[in-house]
Amino acid sequence: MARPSNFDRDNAVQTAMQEIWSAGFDASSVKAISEKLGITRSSYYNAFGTREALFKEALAAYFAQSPDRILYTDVSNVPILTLLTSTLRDICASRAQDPEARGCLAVNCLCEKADTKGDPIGDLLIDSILTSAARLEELLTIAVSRGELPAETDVHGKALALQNLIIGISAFSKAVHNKADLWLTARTTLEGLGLYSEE
Amino acid sequence: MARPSNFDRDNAVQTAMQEIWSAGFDASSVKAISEKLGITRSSYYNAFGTREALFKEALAAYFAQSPDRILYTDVSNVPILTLLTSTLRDICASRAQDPEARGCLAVNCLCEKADTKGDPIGDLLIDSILTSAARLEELLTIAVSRGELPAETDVHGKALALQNLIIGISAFSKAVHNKADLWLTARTTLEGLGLYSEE
DNA sequence: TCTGTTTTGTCCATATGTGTATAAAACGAA
DNA sequence: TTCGTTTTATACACATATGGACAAAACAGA
Repeated sequence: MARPSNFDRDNAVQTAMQEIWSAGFDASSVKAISEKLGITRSSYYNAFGTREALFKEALAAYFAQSPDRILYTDVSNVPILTLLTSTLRDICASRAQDPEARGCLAVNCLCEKADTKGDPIGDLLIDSILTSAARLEELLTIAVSRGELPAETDVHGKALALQNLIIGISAFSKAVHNKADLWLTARTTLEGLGLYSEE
Repeated sequence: MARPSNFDRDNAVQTAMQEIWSAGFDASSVKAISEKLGITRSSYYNAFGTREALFKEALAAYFAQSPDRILYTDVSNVPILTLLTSTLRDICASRAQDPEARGCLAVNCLCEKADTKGDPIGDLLIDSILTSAARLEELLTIAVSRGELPAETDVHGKALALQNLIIGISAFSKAVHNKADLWLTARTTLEGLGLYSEE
């Protein structure tokens, strides 16, 4: 029978995720995270393997609590534009009420990475963003098929603009902390794109 | 008579700026930059003082060659919307043709910083972004006074949306490398905001 | 040649950080 | 109690990085 672990692995991933979100990936060294978790480096290596492996888990944990996770749920009975609008509102609220103004873990780490090409973590982050853009395009395509948007809508362009809006808000929120301005930013852009819907 | 310096200080600031842009601020240690410049750490300290001081100079050097510097020039004889549109086009082109897809130094460093509050560098970056947003609002106000935009335009909201677009493009360009998609993103948003003008 | 000044070079004392190897500890089952 | 397995603890050999102190070098002027 193996010796039991002193710490809860799932809680540890959560704690690591919070630390990476706060301090950035480079500053979240094996030593730093081990200390944060109150474990030795041996335990870190035994539990997670590598920094990259832990990051992947932390990223998944981050997305699992992210305001935009609802975009990946079943949208059969939900008006798309209302969903997008409320999601943007939640994103703005979430960023505005973060005392540390951390922005978005994924965007932060993407900007933090030096040369993202060929780097496994950089590739993972890029893939996440492109996946998100593709999902937005799917949703807009559904909106068109339901008549929520005009048939001639350039769903690809609108999806890119929407994804860019989300990314921008996350970075902008590190400079603009007040919720009203963040929401005004999002709302103005949504209205301009014809994607705003309050109900 | 003092011993002359072995290296050109202005060139050194340029080189440091490029390195910080490529590798990020945290990775641009005194040791790393000194090696990049081919000087000893003593020389670094003698020439620049602190990492923070060098960063300030590097940031100024970065803005001096940034596509959006033209927004701070005299706009007496320039249609504002045309200026904004061509500036966004230049930003997209600039990001797309960077082989390293570095995005924007200022946005990268802002996202890289852990807790930006109370940190001199973080404050400087935040200030830069807020200054940029204020300048955009000025320009939009001029556009309204000239009749380029309707009198009832919410220049504050539009300026925030525009600033957010610029920030977003810089981060998005680390994932989307092709110029056409970047420009489509910008153009779609500009058109939506009523700020697009090709001539 | 000496002087004053600045720059470069080197050393010092610390601090952070890495992956690996290995022994000790902790557990349930036999 | 012994055994097998996993976890924790510790050591090893390196590596990166810092600011400061101080001596040597490089220069023009006197």
